[in-house]
Amino acid sequence: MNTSAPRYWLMKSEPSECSIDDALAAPHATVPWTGVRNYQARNFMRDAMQVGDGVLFYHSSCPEPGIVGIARVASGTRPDPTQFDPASPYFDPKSSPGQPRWLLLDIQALRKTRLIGLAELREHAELAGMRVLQRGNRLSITPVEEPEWRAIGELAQQ
DNA sequence: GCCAACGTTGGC
DNA sequence: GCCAACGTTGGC
Repeated sequence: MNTSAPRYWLMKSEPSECSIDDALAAPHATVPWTGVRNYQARNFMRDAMQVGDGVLFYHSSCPEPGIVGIARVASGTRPDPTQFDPASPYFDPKSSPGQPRWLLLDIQALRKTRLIGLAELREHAELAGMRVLQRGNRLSITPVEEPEWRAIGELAQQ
């Protein structure tokens, strides 16, 4: 086993699709992380993410983007069924059940935090390397370093 | 393999 | 709604 694999992740969700409240209200507070249509993000799920990894739950494309909760990876990957559904906005005509392109895994919400917005995250030098703070960043799943994870855990309690 | 055109993301 | 940045597509 690769002990240097990332153990922490930041995952973006549009609150109009699945907010932290939606996730907490789901059975077992667990939701299938559907709709990832980016190869790099898919590969993180497939190759690096493991059950139990910590997740920063991030609200994007909304009035107050930022970290809103803590979650954990709750399953390995399986094909994302929405890729096969012509009625889904995530339908991918180039995919097929025999050769699925897109994967999902389950995410279990653990708790809400106070909203830690982008401006606040940028105030902290130890977070300056976070992918979500880089200009032009669009990846919906990004690795988080342990010092970043710890610093955000402390911020969340303030 | 190059690269222009296009579609999407996502903060503001 | 704007628009910069990025990923994907497809002609050549």
